[in-house]
Amino acid sequence: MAPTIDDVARVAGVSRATISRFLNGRRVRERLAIEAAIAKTGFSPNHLARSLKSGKTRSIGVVVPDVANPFFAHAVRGIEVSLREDRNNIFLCNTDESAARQEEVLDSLIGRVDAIILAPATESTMVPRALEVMRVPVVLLDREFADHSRYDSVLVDNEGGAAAAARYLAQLGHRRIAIISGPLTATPGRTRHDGFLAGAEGAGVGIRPEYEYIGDFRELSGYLGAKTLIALPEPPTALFVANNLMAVGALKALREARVRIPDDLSFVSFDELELGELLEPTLTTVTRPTVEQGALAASLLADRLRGDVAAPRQCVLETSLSVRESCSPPANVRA
Amino acid sequence: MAPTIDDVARVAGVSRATISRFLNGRRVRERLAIEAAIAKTGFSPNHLARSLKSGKTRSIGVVVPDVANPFFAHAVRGIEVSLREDRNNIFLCNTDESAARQEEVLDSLIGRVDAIILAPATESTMVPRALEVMRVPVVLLDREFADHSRYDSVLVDNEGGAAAAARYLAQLGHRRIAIISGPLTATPGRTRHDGFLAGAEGAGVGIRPEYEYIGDFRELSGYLGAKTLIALPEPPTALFVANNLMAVGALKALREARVRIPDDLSFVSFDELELGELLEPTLTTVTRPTVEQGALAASLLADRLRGDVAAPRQCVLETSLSVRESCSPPANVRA
DNA sequence: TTGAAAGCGCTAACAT
DNA sequence: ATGTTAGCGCTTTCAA
Repeated sequence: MAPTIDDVARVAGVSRATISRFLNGRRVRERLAIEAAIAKTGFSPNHLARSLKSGKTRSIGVVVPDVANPFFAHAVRGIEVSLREDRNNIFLCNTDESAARQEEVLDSLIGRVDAIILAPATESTMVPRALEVMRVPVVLLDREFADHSRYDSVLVDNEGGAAAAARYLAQLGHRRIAIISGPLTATPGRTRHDGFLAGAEGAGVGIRPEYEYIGDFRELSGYLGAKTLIALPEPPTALFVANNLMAVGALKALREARVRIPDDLSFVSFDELELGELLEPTLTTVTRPTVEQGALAASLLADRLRGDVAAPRQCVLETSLSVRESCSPPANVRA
Repeated sequence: MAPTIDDVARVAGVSRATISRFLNGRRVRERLAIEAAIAKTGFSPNHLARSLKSGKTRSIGVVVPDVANPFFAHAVRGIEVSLREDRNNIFLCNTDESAARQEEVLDSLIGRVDAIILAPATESTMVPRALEVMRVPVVLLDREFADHSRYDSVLVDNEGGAAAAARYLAQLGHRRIAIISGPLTATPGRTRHDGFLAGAEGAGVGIRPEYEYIGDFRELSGYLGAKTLIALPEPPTALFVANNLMAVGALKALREARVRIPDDLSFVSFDELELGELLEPTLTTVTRPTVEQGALAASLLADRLRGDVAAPRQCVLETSLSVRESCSPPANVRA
């Protein structure tokens, strides 16, 4: 159907091997004839056959929970820029924060990629079977498996960032501090939760159990969490939301309930919102280098692809608290 | 290296063909032995070899200018949901609004996918070579080629939506109306531009040339466009921005310049902003069914995959003007 | 139902 | 520099 290397060989009057050499950039005598034959036949090499033979696909898989999340969008951008130099192409796959979906996606990547950058949906001990089967380099992005010794990873200091947020709220005088956490089964969910509680504790403020709401990093759960928390008999005076998407949901709930920020409730969240600077008030957030985090993951991967066989490396990037307008002392302290 | 079908055959004590049949769901006698052999060897079929032989990849390529754009993020979600039923997996690729990048991406997809959903970076007459070479079904999403007769496409009524926005502004009394347009070389850029001008014209308002700014659908160009327009000796009293990302940029510029919306400037844009309802004022926008647009593209593709060979279909979905708070009569009319 | 054998399109020895 | 040949891992006739 589609022209093959043999068709080109026939037209050019040389052997198949010569065409192959030409295609792979080696010097050949009949270059012009071959170029003409390729143009005439409309030939284009079959990637599948090429990969099957060579064992290299020149592709890498990037598997994330949600490409539309600004953090992952930025990280993917960092990966692309960093990987483009090597003429590797990228297959981007969504898992929707679902371990089952992730399993399917990884299975579909078996044999089709030379390496994987993965932000696991959950921190389960069970490393996905596909990852074992593939035997390709893997770099974990932003999240790990419970057994975190096997692969390279690029994380951020979630504990530190969340703790800084907690201390900041405590220092403003808040005592009734709430948290909308991500799933404790995923690295950022667990570590931000633990870091926040530890930070509050260290500042002499305990987080009451009823002030902890566990979401799933998606917008709706932030909405529900905020609704729940502000409906409490004694509502919190400050709220920390563990990621950007849940922060959006929470903000919508607060808006609906006419809760004023920061007058009625101080608000801090982890990760920037895309439109954060356009909101009133501007949001105090824990931030981190997003594009760089992706680029670093790509660069670790590039090392592996070059055959680096050192022990797995774990990189942890700094986070920082960007203080803006969404926090103030609680009403009783202001009064 | 990795176990192959022959390894399984040896362990199970049957022929390679029997294993293949088993894998493809046919009845075989030694089923249990084969299952045991597969488990023991850790075998997983090689997709490459399978596809090379069968000519089917069970994958489809989705190529968009920017996965992080909320519109495309939604559309991709619609595609995924719609395609998941058929156990097709999706390779998502970014072109960064660049025709050159698009060419690379499409090349990399040759032979690796059974079909393509593409939102072309530009409306060029030159259909990318890779698309010809592949000979797979193609559905165009939201954008066409200049020669728009060849492929199925799912568009929206950009002219109508933009015209409605123009009429609305004119009816409010605006006479100095500006537009930040997308690239006129891409379908939505051109059609929204033309529709807006036609709509204004129809309402008896001409758009002065200096009130037209051509951007590239990305945030920075919206920022620059707004900066430029408000610096005019006689600045506009109303602004239409042709997509969501440029609207973000424009809003940032207006915020910086302390231009109040709608008091100093009425603001309408095309496509929702993810956080639109959290902004003050809420934004009047031209909207359309985003997830549905993706789902429809996927469904046209599914028809083709099933062997439907009818003439190319062009679907055009409705747009509508969601009037919210960002527009008011101009100051001179209010006074 | 099963096995033997051919071959998908390409690359990479090996020999010339 | 070029041609010959084997074979990557699988599916699919064709006979048995």
